[in-house]
Amino acid sequence: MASMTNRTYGQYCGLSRAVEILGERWGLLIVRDLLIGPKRFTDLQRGLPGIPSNVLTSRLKELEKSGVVRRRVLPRPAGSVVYELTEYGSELEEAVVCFGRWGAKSLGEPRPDEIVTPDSIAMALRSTFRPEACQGVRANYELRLGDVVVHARVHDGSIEAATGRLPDADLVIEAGPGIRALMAGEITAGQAIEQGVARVSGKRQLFDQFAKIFRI
Amino acid sequence: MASMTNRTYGQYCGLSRAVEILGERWGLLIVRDLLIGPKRFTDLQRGLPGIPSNVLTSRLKELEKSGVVRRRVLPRPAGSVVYELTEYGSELEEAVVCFGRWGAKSLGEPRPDEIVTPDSIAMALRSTFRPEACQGVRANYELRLGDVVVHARVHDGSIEAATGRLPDADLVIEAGPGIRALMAGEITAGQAIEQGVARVSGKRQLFDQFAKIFRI
DNA sequence: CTGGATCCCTCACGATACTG
DNA sequence: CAGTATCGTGAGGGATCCAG
Repeated sequence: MASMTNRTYGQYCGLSRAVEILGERWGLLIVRDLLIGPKRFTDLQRGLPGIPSNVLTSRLKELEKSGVVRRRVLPRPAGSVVYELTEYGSELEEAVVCFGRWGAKSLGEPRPDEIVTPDSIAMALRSTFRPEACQGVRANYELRLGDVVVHARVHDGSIEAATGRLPDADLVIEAGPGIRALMAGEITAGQAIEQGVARVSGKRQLFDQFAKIFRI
Repeated sequence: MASMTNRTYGQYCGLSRAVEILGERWGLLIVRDLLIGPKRFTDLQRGLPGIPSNVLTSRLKELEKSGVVRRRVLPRPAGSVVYELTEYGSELEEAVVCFGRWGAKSLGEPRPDEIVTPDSIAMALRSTFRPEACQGVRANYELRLGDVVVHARVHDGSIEAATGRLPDADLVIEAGPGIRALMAGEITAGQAIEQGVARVSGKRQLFDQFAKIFRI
């Protein structure tokens, strides 16, 4: 193994290549946040609690060199710098969703110092989405967890999930981390409301739908 | 961020959990090899060129503690130790396949010191398999690349791919790394044979099928 | 304020040798 | 065969500083 210098695996294999590109620490989480939309350096930092700025800089440069991320200066008058996924980078969505779905199975309760970010929740909605559970369904949800607000537009087997409010939502759900128990099927929609895990406003029966559509 | 000691990400998020468990160096490649089947310590070493034995030991212990891998002593007279995936670990197949498929897109030509392992090729067949391209098809392939021999049983939209020979194969393909060009659609099945990229024996028209079924 | 650059320190990884 | 022991290096963590 002459030169294992640049962190390769010495194998002619697709998975090895993927891990060489995205296996460094924080790499996949950066991609997760960019899958939600383009972001500025500082916004990425906010979504990745504790990442050292030099590490974020390195990752972005590496991902740019690998063709996953593109650095772009917005036209005047904005003039600011944003990072966004290339076409190639966007093709990671399926893998990130798969991987996140697997990890969600053993999520359990939040650990003491753990935080919740808007992007991770939006991606969680994409991960847990079950197209087969909403054929012919059309529903717009706004989901609030603490001060994190995300939304999902469900439309006949497809979904768009993103951060922020949704003024024309059919149902607004206010909940805490306990919402996981609902999505894991450990409690029913009715119990979630009775136990104070969630409060809803809007078309109530869409909450039962929600529990069917988003499923760990 | 009080204690980021044990390599966590401080986020209540499925993807973060997955990366905490599998994001360490060599982790996913170990899982890839175990997805093909249970393996002994030394066999894992052989499939992971250059992995230090102490690192392999650490990974296996961590993965065992995470519930992904199980260490098992075979009953007498064998008495040897094997590592295998738990049910939970086996559920990683979809994610590994997705991830490997993404990485295969930018595989290019093999780098100088890169090797090919049986397990990685078997997993590559699972990654590139397109169920929609073989409805009603039944075919058994044996694929040889150098001294690496794997096989695939394709049966009406499903596949079993593993290492080793397949005595009742309908078609035996002998090829080099150039086979990637065929699977990437850069050349046709006919050209692959003309250019000496591949030699086949058996039912020739199944080779055209092969190029349709396994696709990067 | 944004978008980093620089420093120091620690620990995970890589290489090698050795053992029951 | 299936690991342990030891040691050197470099990537990552964390704080601070700086230009536009």
